[in-house]
Amino acid sequence: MSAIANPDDEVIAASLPGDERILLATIEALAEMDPAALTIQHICRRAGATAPTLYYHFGSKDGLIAAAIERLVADWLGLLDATVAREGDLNVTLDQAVAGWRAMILAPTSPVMVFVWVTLLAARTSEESRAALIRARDRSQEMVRGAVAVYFGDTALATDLASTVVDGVISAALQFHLDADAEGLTERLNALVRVIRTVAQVPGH
Amino acid sequence: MSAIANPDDEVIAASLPGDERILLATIEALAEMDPAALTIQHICRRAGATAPTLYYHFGSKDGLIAAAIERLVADWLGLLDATVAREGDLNVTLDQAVAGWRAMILAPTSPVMVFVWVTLLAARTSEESRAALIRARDRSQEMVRGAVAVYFGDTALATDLASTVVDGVISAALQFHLDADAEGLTERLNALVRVIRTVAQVPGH
DNA sequence: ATTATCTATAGATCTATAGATAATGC
DNA sequence: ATTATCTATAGATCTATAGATAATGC
Repeated sequence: MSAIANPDDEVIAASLPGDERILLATIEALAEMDPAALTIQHICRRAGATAPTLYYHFGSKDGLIAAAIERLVADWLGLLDATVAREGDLNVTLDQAVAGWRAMILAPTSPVMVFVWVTLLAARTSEESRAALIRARDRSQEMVRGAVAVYFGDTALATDLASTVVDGVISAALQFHLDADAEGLTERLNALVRVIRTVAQVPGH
Repeated sequence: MSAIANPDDEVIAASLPGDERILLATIEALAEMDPAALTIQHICRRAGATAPTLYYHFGSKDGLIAAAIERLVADWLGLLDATVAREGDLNVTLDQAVAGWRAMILAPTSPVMVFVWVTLLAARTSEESRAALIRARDRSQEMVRGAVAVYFGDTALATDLASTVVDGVISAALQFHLDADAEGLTERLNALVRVIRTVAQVPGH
């Protein structure tokens, strides 16, 4: 029997082992739908696997969510790293960053959206998962701060701007989830960049 | 029989009619927990009502969510209006705004958190509800833009700053949901304000 | 007379597991 | 021999409704 048949589901490479297919299906699902729809049945159908396989590898639904968070944190930091340059012209850096954020938000397993979902699920997830998310956000802010500090110095302002950037990217992802307006997304990210450019004109920076 | 007995539930004034108690319970629940936990049973227990009463007034769970969104949009704009001043000193205005946003995020039925939840539920809600949310966000951004324009003029920069502010408030609420750190919340809102103050120093504004 | 609420429950999920079977590594 | 997967299903929810009863407005 072919493992993946339902035309409504995304196709996940059938060559991958079951635990990986299930993990990918979970992350993909979290990028698109609310966690109430994240049923064992749905995940298994999407992964081309069955419930006992899921329980064999992850123990419980909570265990699966915890594993998904761990993977998400790694992906999120990896992608963010790629969008953060550390030298060159400020304008070039910012343009590259916008392109990177845009891609990160439009990606099928948008880590930003999964981050938002899982943040909201925090009350239901383990202490360790919550701590991992907080570290992921702190570290991503730290990475942005490092890039910003190249132009603004290692100042309190650089910290504030990094916060502004991370907030702007997360909110842009949220808004895109709501209106699915790709042009609006670009405009929002550009607005973020214009604010940073404006701050760069302040005397003393 | 006393309508509200379970010690785990928030007490909603028993004098209110059933439909209002159910609506309040729904909004309160959405401010605290993920929608998967938003069961008819939970809402009814919290509201001190029974399922048939809920269905009598709202028809379905989706109908209830739609009614909650309508109420949320009104509350959100009302509260935001109170945090947005339109004259006086910039520093005073910003300090007042921070206090208002903080209160809005810490409120038991935090409209910001409900906004985030419902945004993420968008795929499951009706077209009208989604449109109402988009209008609510646009209008709130417009309100902030009006306040900002008092100091920065009716410019593109004012629009960008309004976007930055709304993004910052939403992200601060998200982060607070994750770490429950009230001091961190204050610091995040202050960082937002410092960025705006810095922009105010740019020559030509 | 109409509106609002309750008790009781049908029918449809959903999570998780028991037990059997196939695939893999030594 | 061990690891991974499946079929089948138990038991616990969850949404929604049928039908009876209480509260309200004229």
